[in-house]
Amino acid sequence: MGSAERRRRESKETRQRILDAARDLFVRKGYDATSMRAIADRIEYTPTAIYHHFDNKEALISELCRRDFLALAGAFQRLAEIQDPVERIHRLGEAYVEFGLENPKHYQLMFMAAHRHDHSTGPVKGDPGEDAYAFLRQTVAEAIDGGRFRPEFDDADQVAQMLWAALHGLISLKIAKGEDPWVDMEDVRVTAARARQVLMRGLSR
Amino acid sequence: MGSAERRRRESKETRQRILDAARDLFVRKGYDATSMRAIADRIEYTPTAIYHHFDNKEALISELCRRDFLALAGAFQRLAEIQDPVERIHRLGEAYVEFGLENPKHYQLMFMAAHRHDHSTGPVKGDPGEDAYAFLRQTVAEAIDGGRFRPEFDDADQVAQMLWAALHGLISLKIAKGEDPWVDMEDVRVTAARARQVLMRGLSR
DNA sequence: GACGAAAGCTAACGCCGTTATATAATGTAG
DNA sequence: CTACATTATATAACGGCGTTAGCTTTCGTC
Repeated sequence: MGSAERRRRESKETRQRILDAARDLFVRKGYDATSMRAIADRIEYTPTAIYHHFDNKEALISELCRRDFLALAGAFQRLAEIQDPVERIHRLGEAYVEFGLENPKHYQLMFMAAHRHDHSTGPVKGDPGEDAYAFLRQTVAEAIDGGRFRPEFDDADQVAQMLWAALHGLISLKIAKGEDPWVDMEDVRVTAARARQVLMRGLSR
Repeated sequence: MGSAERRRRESKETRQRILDAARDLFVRKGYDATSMRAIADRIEYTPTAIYHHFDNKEALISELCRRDFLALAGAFQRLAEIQDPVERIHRLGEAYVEFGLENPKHYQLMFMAAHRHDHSTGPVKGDPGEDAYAFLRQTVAEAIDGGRFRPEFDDADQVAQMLWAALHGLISLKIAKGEDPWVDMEDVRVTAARARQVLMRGLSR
């Protein structure tokens, strides 16, 4: 009978409800400000119940990040059809900045915190379909192979990290310091577009 | 008699000892992993004593950051003698990367966390001698005024943030993801030097 | 019908930041 | 010289945290 399967399904649903509640609270209040008790309350369980589905609080954020990394890689994959690698780099950057500014809390958890994500079950490292960085690096490699950059820029990892960091820097400064009157960070989208333009010009033959 | 002054001096010394202990623990274990009790233990006080010198834990990090921002501005100021603004931008970048990689925990607290620092008592915002960002922006403005950049790059804030973000991105990715096998971030100094070169080439006439 | 696994519960442990309150030291005003 | 005010410390506690030990309930399986 399918009742065993029903239980497995129910367990999976509970697991999902925990993740949904955690995601919502993490995104709205931040990781530290969200307690296991609050997550449990949200779905009308006791905190201990969560521990039947996840090892600990860290495992919650880890699973959420795993899925977000996959989603980002998926968004990138949709740009795979763009033939020209230089154009593709531009569009990747645009998509990345958009993702970061639209989902600042997700972004913070994914790129500004220092929890290693687990590669044993996660997206396949190095597979451009599941690993956004691998996709960027591959696109950069295509541009290099196509002779689009000056010959001294022949290291795909180095160039990919340069491009990534330039945009990550803008996004993360906006998130961390955007409300601080110290620095006026308006128009990050515009600055990012300019930065892409400057970088590509600097790299090009 | 000078006894009142003696007490004021002793209080200041206690305050300083609290800050020293807090800095050491924050840098070694991180902000969240450092408890007020641990700071108090270190200097053989009870936790409550700290609250006579600082409002709360946040005030400790805030004061430490204030001083670090001033120190960074001071380090920048030492490059003020460089006449050529483009050369000065390069050296500022080099100094900034060096600071970030040498003091990753300080860097994390200063640039990767989202606590607004207090400008009422802190470094004077906009004064290049006390505000590292203002110094960078001013140098960029000099380069613009000297006609060193293409005419479309005429916004000093935009260009300054572009340059800053490119290096901040590399440093902060190294700090957050440097131990993650996902991305191989070796040679950040080299990549940063390359990035400066690419950016300046892209900006230049 | 007994058994065992799964999934929930209550209660508690040892932390945390912070505060109410007490106390001792010491400078100051009458 | 004494009374008071201020300062700097201490003790004890509050409410909250992540987590765990141990119990109960549910429910499929032998």
